[in-house]
Amino acid sequence: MPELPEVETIRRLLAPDVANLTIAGIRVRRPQMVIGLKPRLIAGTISGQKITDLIRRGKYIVFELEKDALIFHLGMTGQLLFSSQWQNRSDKHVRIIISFTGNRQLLFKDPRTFGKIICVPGGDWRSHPRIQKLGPEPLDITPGTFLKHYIPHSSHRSIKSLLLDQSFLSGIGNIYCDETLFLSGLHPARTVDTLSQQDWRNLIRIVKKVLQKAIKNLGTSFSDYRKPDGSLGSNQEQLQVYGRGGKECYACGAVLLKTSIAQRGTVYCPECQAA
DNA sequence: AATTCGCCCTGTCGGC
DNA sequence: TGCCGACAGGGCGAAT
Repeated sequence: MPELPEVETIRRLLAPDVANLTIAGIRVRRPQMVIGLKPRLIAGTISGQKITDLIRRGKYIVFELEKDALIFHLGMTGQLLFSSQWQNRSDKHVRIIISFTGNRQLLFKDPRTFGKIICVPGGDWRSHPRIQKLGPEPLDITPGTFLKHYIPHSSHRSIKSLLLDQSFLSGIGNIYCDETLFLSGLHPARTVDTLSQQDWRNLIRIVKKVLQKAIKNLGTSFSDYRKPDGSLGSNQEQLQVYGRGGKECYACGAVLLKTSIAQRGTVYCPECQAA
């Protein structure tokens, strides 16, 4: 599942390739992946415009055009593949194709079709409701202001649920949530109101560390995630708990437990993350 | 008001 | 071998 580090990696790798390219057309094979503007109207709207910038916000990647903007969300299994080759188009999982002048194209491949594309006429994508409701960028926050203004000290919800909430912090999904909680020594079901100031400071420090490391490793290719050239990231080799239920904890040797918390598969170490 | 639940969607996997 | 249910889960809208 493409989370913040995967989307950021895609943005960084894609930007040099698509910057200043002129859009020739768009083909939508799965209309339900388009939000807002009718699929058949998008082509006429964006054709002829150059891509001026690529920006990431949370798990969204935004293509700024000369007049408008395109917001992508990769859902669970979405990939953005940049290729000058014709053959990939025949892949049945390629849902949307954006072609550029010069015979190059961007493929939006997404087997499970949870991905979305939004065309924002006028280009003011920051005002789109989906973007508006996002919480701060985890890599931008500082413990001081965050502790003061953003943390719900009285909430009874689990810390796992809160970390997954995009209106609290944007960009964290199930993988980095479980990894962060493990390294923080926090049980995923701990309720938010039981965390001390020190717990929060530690948590904020660690979530940044986890995300930065994953970016450095070009993302976690646990299942579907690929870089724009189709190759794998390497952060899956560094995972401590995600996908390791039933195996031994690297830190203490205890058997990692897998349960369901906040309606998500959750792996944790009963020793390192004692309630 | 805060939180949880059901749904969308399809490939993969384990069990029989 | 093949069928079938369970599972994966981000985010929205409905329900509690």
